[in-house]
Amino acid sequence: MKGNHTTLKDIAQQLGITVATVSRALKDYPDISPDTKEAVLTLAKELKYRPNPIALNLRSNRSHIIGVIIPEIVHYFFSTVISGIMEVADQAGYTVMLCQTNETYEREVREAGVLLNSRVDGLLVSLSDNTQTYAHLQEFMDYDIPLVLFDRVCDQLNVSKVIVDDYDGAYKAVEHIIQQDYQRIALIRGVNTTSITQARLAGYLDALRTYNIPIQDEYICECTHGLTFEEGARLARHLMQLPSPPDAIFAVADAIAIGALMTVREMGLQVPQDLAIVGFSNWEMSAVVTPPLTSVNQPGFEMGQTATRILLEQIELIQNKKLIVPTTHLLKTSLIVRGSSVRVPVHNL
Amino acid sequence: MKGNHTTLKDIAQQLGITVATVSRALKDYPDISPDTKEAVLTLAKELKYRPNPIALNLRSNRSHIIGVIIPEIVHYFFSTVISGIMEVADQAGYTVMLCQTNETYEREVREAGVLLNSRVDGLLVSLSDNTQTYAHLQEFMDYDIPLVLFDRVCDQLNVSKVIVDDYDGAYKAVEHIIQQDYQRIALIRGVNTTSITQARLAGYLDALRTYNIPIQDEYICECTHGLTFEEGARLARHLMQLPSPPDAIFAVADAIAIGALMTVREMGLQVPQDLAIVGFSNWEMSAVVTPPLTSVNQPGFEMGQTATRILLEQIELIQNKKLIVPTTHLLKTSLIVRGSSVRVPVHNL
DNA sequence: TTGAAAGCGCTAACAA
DNA sequence: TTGTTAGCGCTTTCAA
Repeated sequence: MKGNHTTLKDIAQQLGITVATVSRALKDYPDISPDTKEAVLTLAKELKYRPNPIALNLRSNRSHIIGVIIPEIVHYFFSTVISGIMEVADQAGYTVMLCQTNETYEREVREAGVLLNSRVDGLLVSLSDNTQTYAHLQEFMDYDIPLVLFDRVCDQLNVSKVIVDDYDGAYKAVEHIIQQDYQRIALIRGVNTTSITQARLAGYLDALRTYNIPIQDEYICECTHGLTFEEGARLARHLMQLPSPPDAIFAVADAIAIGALMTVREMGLQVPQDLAIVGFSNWEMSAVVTPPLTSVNQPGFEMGQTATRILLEQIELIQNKKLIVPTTHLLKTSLIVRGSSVRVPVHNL
Repeated sequence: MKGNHTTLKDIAQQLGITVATVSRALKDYPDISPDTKEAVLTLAKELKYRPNPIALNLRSNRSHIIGVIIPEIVHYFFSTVISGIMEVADQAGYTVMLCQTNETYEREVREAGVLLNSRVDGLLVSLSDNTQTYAHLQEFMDYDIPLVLFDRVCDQLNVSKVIVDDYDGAYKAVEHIIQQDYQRIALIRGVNTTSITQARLAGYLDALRTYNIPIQDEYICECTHGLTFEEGARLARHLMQLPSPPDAIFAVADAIAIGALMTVREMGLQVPQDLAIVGFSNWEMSAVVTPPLTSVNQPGFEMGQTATRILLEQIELIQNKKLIVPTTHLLKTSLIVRGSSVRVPVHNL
């Protein structure tokens, strides 16, 4: 039961010197006598002195906390991101304060308030699905608190963003399908308006062009009712009933791919043999997998690391009264071939 | 670009009074004139005053941070636990500082050091697999920092613990199998020495006794080489080759159940029909599932909540110089019937 | 080479 | 009813 931590004062008193001297000795100041320095150092070690971060923070007017707002922790993708964030933050001596919104705007606003009260030095946010207005985040910018968006970003905020390179991922996925000797590759895409869909469509088209595969309009279908399981099923059925059905389906979302997979199986088709199905997903690797044993890997860990690095840089810039220039970082996806079975995440079944 | 937060001083200066008065007005002190109080309150609102938690913490010599050490974040069970921890911590005005050990003792020691330096007010720990010595945790107790172990606990530390009720879970699982009309229920268990295995064995035996089902020694096998996939496969094969093979297998770990599942399938048996297989797991629901559509649910979320509540209580006790009496909390498992397919977590295949 | 003093933002005992 | 003062642990000028 000793309870309390050693302070500079404790050391100073025992040595009959002032705290200022102790502080300097501990920090290797130039003009400090070797004797006192050594005395301080040894006593500090003996008493297990640890500088009190709270006092440091009070002086520097920093918290050394970075806030993180995500839709959900219990999610493979996000927990990967958290790992990445923590690794970088830890190394830089920062604490991570985690909040989850459960995918609601209200919680997002509330958690942002909590984080602002807690004086976070910076903020990492992946927006909730139904967030349409951004005053709660704008507020951080008003206080000169750096903000970086990742994965679920928006155009309305002029801040740095980290997202996966959708074009690149789609291109690689389709290229891989082609290299597995599938020729008639269909696309199930989202509605035109979203930039994600646009990029993935472009990747699909360019891959076909590169390999001189004719683009067939009837092979490109659009999900009119969201990127859902049901839409995947409906469009896969449609595709397979064409006079000349495709031998591969590339879906811009994992749910679609799973829906398509179920459907074609019901139709009595063997998936790696008769038909390839690849889904593109931000979320879990295992969700995207499908056809001839491949997956498009979205590196959540890397995303967390990158976003945090950018944020920490910006925190430094702000400290030095320098200007932040927002940028958008596109993370490349990597294609990983693995396993021998068709993998579908159990929670989606 | 205003940058700085409003302080009591700002308000005091603008109103021509002292910070002390402002502080009191804000805290609804008894003797404070209605006029000044209102003036302070309105100005505070106008300037968006938020008390600086760091200053508060410095005074109170508390950090309002609780440390959490877990083997892995990217894990369904632990991310659930984290959710539970954060919910309770948030509500109580605490920040959670998360560390992962990646299942190594060295990391665990290191992270404990980081947390001690950060002056956490309390610590929640789920031990890494190969942690055998506990000096790094004992140190917290020396500083009177409350410590609560959860899920992966040890006997050597005299602190509060939160674990699932293994006896109860095993009993319920076996009872469920019986209620599905399986009669010859085998057990694949761990070695005698671990308390977990003992409890699960007891649950199995008691369930059989309750329902007057004879206990047959040849139906009880022991994993001699760890609770692994391979052992599950080996023992399942052994069981099914008995003169009178079982019609159900209860395994004390998920990996065992999965190994058994694979094996009996290879042997041409249909799993829900010919044979039931249930695995007991601390980890993910989906891993335990198996036979006639059931799962033993281990409430990670609840475990996180419970552990945090206990910790916060102990932090209060310590503040008031009261004694902490360590207790062990057994969480009941609940049996959840759901879905219609055999579910196995994809990462384990 | 060291000490004294101020200050980071806030609270609380003591005075007035 | 309000002001003054001291102090939480630490750093950093300014003096000595």
